[in-house]
Amino acid sequence: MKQTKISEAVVRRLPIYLQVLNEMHSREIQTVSSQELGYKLDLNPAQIRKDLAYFGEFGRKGIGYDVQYLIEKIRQILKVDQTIKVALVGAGNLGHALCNYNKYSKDNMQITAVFDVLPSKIGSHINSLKVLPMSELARVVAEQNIRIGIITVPAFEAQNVANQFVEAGVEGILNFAPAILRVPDEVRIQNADFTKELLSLAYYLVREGEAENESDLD
Amino acid sequence: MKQTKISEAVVRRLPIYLQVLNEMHSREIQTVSSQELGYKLDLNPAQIRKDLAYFGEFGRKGIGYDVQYLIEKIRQILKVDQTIKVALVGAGNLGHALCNYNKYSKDNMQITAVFDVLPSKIGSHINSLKVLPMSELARVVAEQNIRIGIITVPAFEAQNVANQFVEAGVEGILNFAPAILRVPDEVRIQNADFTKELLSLAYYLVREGEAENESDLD
DNA sequence: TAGATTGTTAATCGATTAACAATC
DNA sequence: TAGATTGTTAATCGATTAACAATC
Repeated sequence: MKQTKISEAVVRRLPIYLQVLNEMHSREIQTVSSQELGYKLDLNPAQIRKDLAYFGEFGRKGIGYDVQYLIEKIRQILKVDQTIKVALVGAGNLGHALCNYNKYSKDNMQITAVFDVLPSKIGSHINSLKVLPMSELARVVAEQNIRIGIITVPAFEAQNVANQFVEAGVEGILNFAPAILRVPDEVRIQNADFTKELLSLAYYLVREGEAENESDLD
Repeated sequence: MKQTKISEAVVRRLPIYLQVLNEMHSREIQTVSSQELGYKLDLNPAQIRKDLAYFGEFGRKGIGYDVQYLIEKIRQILKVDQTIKVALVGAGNLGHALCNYNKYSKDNMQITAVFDVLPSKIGSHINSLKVLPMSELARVVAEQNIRIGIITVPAFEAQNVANQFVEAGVEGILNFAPAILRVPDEVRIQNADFTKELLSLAYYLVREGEAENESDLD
């Protein structure tokens, strides 16, 4: 039974909580308060408590949160308590990089199949995975129970690849191509296009020749 | 003279507008209404008009927006009407991938220097750029007027690299490492950690063995 | 018991959307 | 002129923060 709809903002904070908690766990810290977490993350402690409270009562009044227990709970909420299999299309540099980050394994996310549209790439290897042709996508996704697709092809191919992922039945797509993808509502799209990140970063630069001092007005 | 403080949400939408407008421009579309843009981007037309109105009056009543003119204006706002130089630390797979995307050049963002902490990497080449040791960072950033730093090193090195970027005087950092970086307020940090993207994507998966049908309640 | 800290309600703040006069 | 669409104000919606009773 789902509680009141959880907002995206909340969901996007959960992995950050997890990151800090993991780091604390590795330093053998047993217990943490929302205040300490808030300080580390630059977030309001009330927000952290509220976020967690959407999913249950994980803390103890007067004490705080048990680090290990909270990790476990957040992993359950994010569904990374089970292994989740991922397929990647686009065996270029970026695809390579992501495959090497199979340190996700710590988070139970595993890239277990790699595809490419280019004949020249097919049959080559990334780590121990053979690059397969797109014609194999549907079969492999079904057989391996792959639930998430990653797109690292050029923008003009991205929609086509997305269509094939949807057709194959993935539930979510992580898209690195600088393209706006159309998929059915039941498939979740997450965009991770760093060209846009760079552009929005540029906004905060100080225009050359402009006073850098913004504190001259109070 | 800055208008009322522009919210981050607005700034993050500007690159998306730019992307769609560029695509329209390449198809030789002259004019676009907020309604059409809204449809393409799945955004409320009023929001688009409001976003743009923060920066000036770019449209014409009864007509819409001139595509080319609006592109020009958004590029000015984002400050990519000038060339912005970028340095990258971490000549691994991901660093490689980003360098190859020097198709940013279209957006006037250029990676003009690459560094690494590992002696084994130093002296090798990425495209035409030689990988330099960190000891050169401050000098090169100053000499080339580099304003943005990209971090693609492992998490445990990231803070150290960030410190050196700050020291060298960059104004913004794009961080790909799964680490929370502390920098002075005047330096802008943008996180682009796809491990977190993947985790939040997992949240939207349907738990195995759970009914997928969410429409049984109205 | 006194001190700390949660979970939660109420207050505030900010962002999105609707509505419409202005005008091309 | 009639139709379209902006820029902007007002209304709504949602997210963040403050405050505090409950309780460890």
